[in-house]
Amino acid sequence: MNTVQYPAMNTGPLSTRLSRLVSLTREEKSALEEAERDQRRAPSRRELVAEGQPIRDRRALLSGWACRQRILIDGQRQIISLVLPGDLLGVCSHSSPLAATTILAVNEVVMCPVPHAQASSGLAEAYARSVALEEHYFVAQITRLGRLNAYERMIDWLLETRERLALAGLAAGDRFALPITQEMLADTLGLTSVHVNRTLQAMRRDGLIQLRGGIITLLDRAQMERLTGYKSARVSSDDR
Amino acid sequence: MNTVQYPAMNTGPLSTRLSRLVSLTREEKSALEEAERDQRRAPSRRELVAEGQPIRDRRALLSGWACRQRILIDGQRQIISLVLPGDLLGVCSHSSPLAATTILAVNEVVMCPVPHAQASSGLAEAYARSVALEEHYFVAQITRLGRLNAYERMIDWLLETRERLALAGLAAGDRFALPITQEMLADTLGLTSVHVNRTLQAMRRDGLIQLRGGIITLLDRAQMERLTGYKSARVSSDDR
DNA sequence: CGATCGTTTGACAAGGGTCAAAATGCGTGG
DNA sequence: CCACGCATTTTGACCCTTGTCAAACGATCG
Repeated sequence: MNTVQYPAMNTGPLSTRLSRLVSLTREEKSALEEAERDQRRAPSRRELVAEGQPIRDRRALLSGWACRQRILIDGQRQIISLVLPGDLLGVCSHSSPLAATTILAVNEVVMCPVPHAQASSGLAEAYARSVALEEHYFVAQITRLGRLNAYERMIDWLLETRERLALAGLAAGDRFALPITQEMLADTLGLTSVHVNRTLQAMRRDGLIQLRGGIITLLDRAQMERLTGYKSARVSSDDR
Repeated sequence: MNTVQYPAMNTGPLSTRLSRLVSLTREEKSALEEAERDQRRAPSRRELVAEGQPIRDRRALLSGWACRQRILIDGQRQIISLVLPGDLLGVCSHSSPLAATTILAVNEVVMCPVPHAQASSGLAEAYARSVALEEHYFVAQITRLGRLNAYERMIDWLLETRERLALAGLAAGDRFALPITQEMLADTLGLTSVHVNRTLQAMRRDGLIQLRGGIITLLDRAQMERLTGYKSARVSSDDR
C-alpha cells in the first residue's frame, strides 16, 4: 500500500528525484541534467561541510553516500542523517548561513552544483520540498531514537532508506546497496556496533532481511511496515 | 562563556525574539508589535496543527507552551520538540504544505498572526533564521536521544530550554518557569516518567538544580555546560 | 471530602552496553 | 596464486542503565 511504482529512469539521481517531487518544465529538467554533467569527486572520509563554518555553495550528491554527524566531547559520534544520491547539500534560505553539522563523505562521492532557481519556479518549489522532506526525516529519526527498540529502529530505518533510494531511482524493488559499516549504522541508530550485529542476526533469523556483499533485500516489507507502523513521507497535498 | 546579556525587554516574546535574531527596522518592529496585539487564545490540550493536514496559516506563540508530537501505533508518544513563546508555527516555504507533526497546546496558549514579509526584508531574514534555529535544535535533540544518558539528556535539555526562553526574554538569569509534567519531560527525552523523576532527584542531590512550584533554577550552569559540552546555537556568521 | 492528577518510592526484569577475543573478508605486494 | 595486514563482523560472558509494575503519597478542585 505504501508501494509506489516509478517508470524506468535513465537520468541522474538529482533530476530523477526532483522531477518526482514536483513536475518540472522541460527547461528545468535539462538545467538539472546539465548540472549533473559538471561532476566533482571527493574521496572517502573527506569533510564536505564543516560544522560552524560558512556554507559556501549549494551542491547535490550524485553518487556515494555522505553523513551529517556530530562528535561529542567524549569522542562519541551521532550520525544525524545520511545523505543519499539526489540529496541537496547546503540549501538554506537565510544570509551568511553557518553549517549546523559536519558532513562527511562515507565513501568516494561525486557531487554537482545545484542550478539557481527563479523565485516561485518549479525548481524553487522542488528545493523547498526537498528541505521539507529533510525535516520529515528528522522527525522520523527523533521518534526512532526516542521510542523504538533496537529491532524496530533497524526496521524503520531500512524502510526509510529504501524509500529515499527508490525516489532517486536507486532501489530495485526491495533490494538496494548498503555501503556502510555496522559501526556507522550503530552511530546512526544510537546503538553499539555489537548490538547492531546481533539485531541484524535476529532479523535474518526471522526471515525479514537478506544481507550479503553490501546488498540488502527486504524479504517481507509489508510485515516490516506493520511492525513499526511505517508511513511513507508526504510533504505536500499534491504529492503522488 | 556561553552567556549572553540582553537588555531589559518590554515588548512581547515574538518581537523580542525576532529582533534579537536580526536587526529590524522600526517599521518591521512595529508590524510585529501590531501583530502581537491580535491575540487568539486556545485551551490546554487543543490541537493547534494536525499531522498530515494542510497548514492553514502562519502563527506565533505568545504565551503558554505547545509541543510537536508523534503518536506510535502502540500508543507511545514522542515529543519532537517543545514550542515556546516567540516561536513560529507553520512557517514553510513550499506550496500546499502538509504538517509533519501534530502540534498540541500543553497548557492554555495565546497566539497571534505572523506579519507577511517582503522578499529579502529583515523580517524574511528573521523568519529564515528562526527556521534555521529550529533545524539546529532538531540536530541537538537527535544527538541527545542517540548518545546521551538520562542524566546528561536532562542537563542538555534544560540548558537548551533556558537559552531559548532567554532569547524571548522569558528567563531571569538561570531561573525559569517549567510548566510541564514529568511525563511530558519523559516523552521529550525518550525516557519513562519514573526515570525522569529519579534523574531529577539525582540532580537535586548533586546541587545542580532547584525545582519548586513549576520554577526551576540552574544552580551551576557552568558545571552543567561542562558535563555535556553544551554549545549555544549559532546559525549565521553575523549572529551575536 | 472524595476524585483526580501528578510525584515519589520500592522490588524486580530486561534491553542494551562493555570488554575481549576469535573469525572472516579483502586489498596489496611478493 | 599465496601471504600478510588491516578493517569489519561475529561470538561469549558479564554488568549497568533504564523500564515495568505496583502502591503510597501529595496537591488541587469542584
